[in-house]
Amino acid sequence: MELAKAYEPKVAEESHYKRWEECGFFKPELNQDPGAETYSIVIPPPNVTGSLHMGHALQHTIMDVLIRWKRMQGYKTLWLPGTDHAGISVQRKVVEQLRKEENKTPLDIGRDEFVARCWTWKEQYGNTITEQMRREGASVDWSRHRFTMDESLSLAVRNVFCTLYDEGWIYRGLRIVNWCPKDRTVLSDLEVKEETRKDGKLTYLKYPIEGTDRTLTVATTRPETMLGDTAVAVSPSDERYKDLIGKTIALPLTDRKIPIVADEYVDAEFGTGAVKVTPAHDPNDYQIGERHNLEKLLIMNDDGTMNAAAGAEFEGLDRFAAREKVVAMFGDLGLLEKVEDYEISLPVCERCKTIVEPILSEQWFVKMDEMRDLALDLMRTEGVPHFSPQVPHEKVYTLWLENLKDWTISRQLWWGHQIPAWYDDEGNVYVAPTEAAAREKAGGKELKQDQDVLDTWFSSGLWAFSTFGWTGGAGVPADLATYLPTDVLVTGRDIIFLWVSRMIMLTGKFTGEKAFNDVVVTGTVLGKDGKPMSKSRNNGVDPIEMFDKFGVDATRIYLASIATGADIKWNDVGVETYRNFANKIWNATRFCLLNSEGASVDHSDLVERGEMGIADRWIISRLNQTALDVNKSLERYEFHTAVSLLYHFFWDDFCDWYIELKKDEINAGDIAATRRILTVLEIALRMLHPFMPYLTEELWHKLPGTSSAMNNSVYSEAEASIMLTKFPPGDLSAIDPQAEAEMGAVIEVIKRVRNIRTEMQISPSIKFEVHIGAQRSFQEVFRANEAQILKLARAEKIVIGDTLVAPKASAKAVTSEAQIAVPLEGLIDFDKERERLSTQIAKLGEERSRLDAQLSNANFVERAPAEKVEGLRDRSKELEGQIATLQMNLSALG
RNA sequence: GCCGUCUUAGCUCAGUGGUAGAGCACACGCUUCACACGCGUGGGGCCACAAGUUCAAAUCUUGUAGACGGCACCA
Repeated sequence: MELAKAYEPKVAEESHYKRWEECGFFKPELNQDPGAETYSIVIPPPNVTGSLHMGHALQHTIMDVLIRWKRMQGYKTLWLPGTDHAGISVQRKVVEQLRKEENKTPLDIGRDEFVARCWTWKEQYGNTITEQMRREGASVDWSRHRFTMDESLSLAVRNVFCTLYDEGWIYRGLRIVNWCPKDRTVLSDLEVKEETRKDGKLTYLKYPIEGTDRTLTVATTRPETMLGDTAVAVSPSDERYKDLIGKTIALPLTDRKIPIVADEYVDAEFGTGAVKVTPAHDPNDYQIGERHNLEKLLIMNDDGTMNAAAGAEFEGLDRFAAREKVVAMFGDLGLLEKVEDYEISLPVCERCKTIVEPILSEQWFVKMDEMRDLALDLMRTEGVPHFSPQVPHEKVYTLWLENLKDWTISRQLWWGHQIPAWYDDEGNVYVAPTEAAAREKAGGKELKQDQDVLDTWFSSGLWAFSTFGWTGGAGVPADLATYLPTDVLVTGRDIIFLWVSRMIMLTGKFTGEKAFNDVVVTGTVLGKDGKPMSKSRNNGVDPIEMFDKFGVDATRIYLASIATGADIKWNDVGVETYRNFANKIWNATRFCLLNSEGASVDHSDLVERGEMGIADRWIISRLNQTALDVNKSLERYEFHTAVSLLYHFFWDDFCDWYIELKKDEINAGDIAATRRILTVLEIALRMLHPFMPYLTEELWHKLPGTSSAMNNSVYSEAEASIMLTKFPPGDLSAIDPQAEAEMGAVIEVIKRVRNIRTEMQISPSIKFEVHIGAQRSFQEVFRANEAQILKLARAEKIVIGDTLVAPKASAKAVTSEAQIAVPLEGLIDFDKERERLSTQIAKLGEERSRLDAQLSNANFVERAPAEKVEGLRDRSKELEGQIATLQMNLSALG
């Protein structure tokens, strides 16, 4: 069989995924072994509005590597896919669509119609990312795909809500919350980000004190909120203001009289020492208001404009326009003391960057106490979840839990899980999973359901168990019993609090199980400018473009190669490296197949190693060592180490040496040699498969003898595929230190001779003799590999003996096991050779003096481990010998 | 403000208490019959800085500087 000259990724990518999926290879049920252990992962559900970005590509690659590796090891593996309903994002898209296409608002069409439009939108656009995941090669079980608003997941949400309410962990209350005036909904603390603004202003307002001609100056960054002031507070210990406590302010621009109160919260040292108090628009002011029984005057509408309570002159004005107007009017009244530039950090909506308004509002909250303790106990007693990398995530996670505040879970949206709470005319609340149940509780009264929906993260928090069929009813669903706890969660840093922690808590609370044992936290893939990829920076790299340019496999293995847990800058050249690697594998296979007639893969061929040549024993040793190390790396989630091992085994050991050493035999049609190289290649492809699924599947089917024998009893009934072969576990008994040492000696000789050729500027077309002096045991090794040395060193004759016998006009070199001479009568440049030897001597001498300095240190010899000292002594002695030889060679040149 | 991470070859990054690594880039040479997405050879680093622990520190400790991230924020 002949392969194309270069690997063309598209061909392989288009043909295999469909078959894998259709044959049910991704389903755990494929594994018929009743004793098989399970291995499960739930995907962090991407947003239905989303499309694949580099973070997904990285995380999906890691999950797929793990799943494919475990599947090949014979585990019953499940990788469960799904998407979340992304409340605000979808709502915003549909609102926008409605406005553009019909010039209507959600209110125009009503809630039911609006929700129906959302579903339509989801059906139409919501599978972008699932299609992209197929391109990635993600081996997820599509038959178990879940959406957070599926019937059964929604039921789970309602039941969880009701249980938490009944147990007192959910409550409804009037609090200062984060309000996004653009989305017109409340946000949780985690959805608010701080943004530093250098152009902030601190405005000093003079408030007239009743019954005097004095004023009291307060400073504020939000002057418009003065319209909602209901007090001014000063520190009780502040001598300056002691006499003012209890007096009254005539609040400008309003007709209100507000008291001056004393409160410990106020820092006399800061600002003017007097604080305007707006209890309905600031969390700290709210606390002061509570302590002093102040009125909580709400002066804004939910869209950030001022309401009637702000006064007729301000009603309807946007908060920022109102701000300017307040400042101007204070100026006109002569009550504006000054305006200072002030660097300020502002809370902004994570999604739309609108400045968040703290506002008094009645919302639903989850008290986290019980669940927080549950999560902390799990970490303290079992160390679960085990974060990888452990530092710093474990600490940050624990610290966050310890300071956890109540979670605002209601959202003023229509798209999502409507809160299962109903109200009667008197405003009594009835919480139940269904309206019928609520009505029963209410004694049959007419009820109206709460208009808000739940935070999307509330339903994602149930993901680890709601996806396995848990709804809150009696009994344990089979999937839940089988796959929970999941083995590992792979995710980014940004949602450890938002999602990971909540899933741990809710899973523990409702199932009594761990959600997962391990958490692999990936680093952030940064743009080429070293900053996080973002639309506004326009530094994003589209994974799909990379797939098109370099192939899916190259992109995947590159991503795996940078999966250290640290942030990393995206680098096209890195992907190119693995594109080249894919081509290298393709061509190595191509070579093996060129002469494969009559030979086929045969694993029994590697068992009896007694009669094999050094090169064979060496590559089998290297192969098994690599397998052992790759398995170990993957167990530790050290994906980059696994990639590096595979890369160097394949390119250096297999291609550069093994193929070259065996080339003549194979080209000569030696069936045994071909069978052996095919078998080694097949095993190497298996190890690569989790990283490069398409390429390896494509090539594996081209190897003779693979399709009929998958060599994995667990999947023996299934159609042939490399993804169902057995992942090489690595065989300790095949590790052959002697073969590695002997092969190493041969390789060293070849390298030294090649070095001589290059440095002496001898054309590759000129063949020369190579003389080798060595100990008896190594003489045999060199004789056994004479043909290989002849070929790879481009020599015409090899002379091997106890000592080196060579004419004066020779270039010389030494290795640990051999002395080498290359007679170059008429070709040698004596000056160059002297320089070459001198350089070599100096180099070795430097190392030796370093060693000797260490060895002459009595402290070192006494305290360092004996084998360390012995090792250095041996090396020093060896260097001494090599230097002496080179020195001799140098003086022989005259 | 508090907590944390990072600083290694021109670039992007591994690494680790005991002789500094990779890929790319660079230099020189190759129509060597799998591969120029290639082959061969080579040059290149006081491992941010300072002090300490140690027989031994790029690796551990502390501090300094720079980059970044998280958390909390006083009007």
